[in-house]
Amino acid sequence: MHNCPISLTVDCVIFGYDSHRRELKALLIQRKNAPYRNYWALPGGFVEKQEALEEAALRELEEETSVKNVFIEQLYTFGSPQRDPRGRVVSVAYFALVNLEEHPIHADSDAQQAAWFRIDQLPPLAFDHADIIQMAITRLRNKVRYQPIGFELLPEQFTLGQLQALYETVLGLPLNKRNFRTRILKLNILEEVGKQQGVAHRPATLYRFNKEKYRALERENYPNLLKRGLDFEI
Amino acid sequence: MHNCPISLTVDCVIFGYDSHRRELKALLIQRKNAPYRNYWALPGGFVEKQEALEEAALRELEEETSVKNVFIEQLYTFGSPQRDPRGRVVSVAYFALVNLEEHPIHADSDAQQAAWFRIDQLPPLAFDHADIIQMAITRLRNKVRYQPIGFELLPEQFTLGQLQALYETVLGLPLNKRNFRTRILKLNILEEVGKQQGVAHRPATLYRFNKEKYRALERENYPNLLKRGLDFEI
DNA sequence: ACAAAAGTGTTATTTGTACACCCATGC
DNA sequence: GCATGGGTGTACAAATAACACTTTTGT
Repeated sequence: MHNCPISLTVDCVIFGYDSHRRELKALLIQRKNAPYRNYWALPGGFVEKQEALEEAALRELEEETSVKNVFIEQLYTFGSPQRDPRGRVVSVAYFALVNLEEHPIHADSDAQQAAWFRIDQLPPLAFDHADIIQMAITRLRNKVRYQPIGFELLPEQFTLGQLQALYETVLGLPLNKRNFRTRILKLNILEEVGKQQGVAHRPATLYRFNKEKYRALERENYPNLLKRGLDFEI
Repeated sequence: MHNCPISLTVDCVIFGYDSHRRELKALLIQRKNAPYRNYWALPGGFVEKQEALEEAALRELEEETSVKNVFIEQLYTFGSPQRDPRGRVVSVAYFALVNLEEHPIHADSDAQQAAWFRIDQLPPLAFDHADIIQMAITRLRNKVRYQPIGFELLPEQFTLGQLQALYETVLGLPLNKRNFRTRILKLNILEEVGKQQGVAHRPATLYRFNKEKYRALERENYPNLLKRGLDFEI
């Protein structure tokens, strides 16, 4: 077997959306040990010998923040030789979107401090974690354009106004209400589940994301997508 | 320092396009040692202690296939605990697009056999390399839609007919000539560099990819892109 | 009555799609 | 003059962008 002087870790960028304040946040933990003691960092840690990478990411995430049952996806692997002062440590980064209200952070749950930070007001971060978050934000902004990620960031039931506000926050620009609604409804991936109650204005229709409809859209759309050929969006 | 029972490798999926035969190919090497002796595999190998990941990928690629000076980009990290019979080996996969004519493979150059294979006629592959190539093909098909990848796969000068044939091969479907031309020329990222000579039909205009024009397009287009908001292509 | 947010009608413009046709060259 | 690809005109359909308007609720 080949000699192995390289350690392997996983790190998780967890995004949460605060729909009251219209803010996008990331989940961080405060380090208790050197290096970067007391710095904030991404939840993560060393991969164990017989553990799949995604498994390791989910385990570390739960251990350090008690967040569980989330869908994570691989982001990128960071392997610059100097990224960790302890030696050669390569890290596989994952990212996920969660509903912030469903994951309140119990401060100091087990000596490990975890907290949500606005992504535009992050504290100084350990290692190259600022780069990792930056890449995750870029990925999120791209992803939001072709996948219905919004639904993972909102409560199960939501209004079109909330959904639009989320998109405006993630993209960082205002959208036209009329066109947003037409577009999102034409996709036919939402189902009505009721009306708002007790608001001081016309009550909005509440919607829920319908996964079956979304799958149907995927199947139906894929050939057209290919046919369209090249967009050269960027 | 944390104990480290995990080895780290890199693997490269190198795509080449044969414009005479209109075939997309991948570059493979034949293994000389166990495990998977005599199987075909992706060029790659162990990352050295003080080496960046991308550096390792380029080094292994050149050592095993003598292909150099290519732009590689990270694809995905494969870390299933069972993927290598020798023990725990995690592999960071890269991929690249090259002009096949510029990289003829000198068979048996140094006891290491390398060859181009049509991506729809791959031999049995070592490890999980079939999965890696599959993911690379998917990535290529997606990428082709929003980035002008074609130019890396063609000779420096090419006709619109060749470019269209490439897109048809990668996407696996026919495109309308009129619309393809209108679209690609409207992007204004090509410059004319002459005419074909000695062909038994009307000589085609030769084009070259203009990187400055492409950068300009990127800059100009990005705000519109964001504004467009959501496509939900899939 | 008013504020606030939900929700709708409509139009000009741009983009996508499809099909038919003409052009220049070598043999 | 014919086969072979290169290259163009055009018209209909669909998507996009923009703006002004009406509706329903609580106070």
